[in-house]
Amino acid sequence: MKIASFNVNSVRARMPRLIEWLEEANPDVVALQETKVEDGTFPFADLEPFGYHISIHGQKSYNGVAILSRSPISDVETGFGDEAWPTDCRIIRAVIDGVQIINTYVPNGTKVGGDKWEYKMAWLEHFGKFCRDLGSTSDKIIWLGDINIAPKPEDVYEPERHVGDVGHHPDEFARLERIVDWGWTDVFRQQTQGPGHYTFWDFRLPNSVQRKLGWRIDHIYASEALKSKCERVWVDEHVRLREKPSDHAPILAEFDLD
DNA sequence: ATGGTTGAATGTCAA
Repeated sequence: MKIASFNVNSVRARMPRLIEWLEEANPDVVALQETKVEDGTFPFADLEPFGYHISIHGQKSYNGVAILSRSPISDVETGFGDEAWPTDCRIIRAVIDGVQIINTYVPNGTKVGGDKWEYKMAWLEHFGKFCRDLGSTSDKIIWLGDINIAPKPEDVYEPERHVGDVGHHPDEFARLERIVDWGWTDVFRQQTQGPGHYTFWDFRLPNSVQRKLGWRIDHIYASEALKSKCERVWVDEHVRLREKPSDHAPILAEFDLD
């Protein structure tokens, strides 16, 4: 299974980039974030020629997640499955080829200490509980998406300047660690060490990709059952260099499911 | 410390 995560920053605005990348990468499963479109106006017709099954959980203007899959999708669930978290569209999960896929768009946080920051902290705590309720890490489960946290100094440019900022804050590190403790393995870091491997580059910094001014905030995690089945993980960085790109590039992993 | 850009909207917020 070739599986990818791509924050498209509007699926409608990004459709030319998404289509050309689907054609060249030919992934079996794609987790999209920031689709920014309500379910009734999702551009199914543009993707129809590529033969993907599609499950969506979207809203107007902000957020929105989707799963594209070559194989049939079953057991789709959206949100936390909790009445206390009814509004924003940040989680969709489904079963594909016997693997549970959890696609998340973690809140950005905006500004340390503000309301949206507190929401991010609460969301991460709630997602930790969500993971602990999943069942056994010996089940085949993949969690992927825009995590909005660069967890280690090597995951962000000039880390000494960014420590304590949104995306690289100790309160985020602690909450992500509590999530990962369930039994997740960051499959990119299982294979590749060192700085300079990013998935996001801010639009406001000119030539940020060439200058390596990025953040590794899009992650793919595997349960114990799948961590040894991951053969390769990489970032399609060139997608961020194209015309009218998203500010994120796709991250991909290849799993041998036998 | 601040601003820089993009996408949704067509004000201005979110990122």
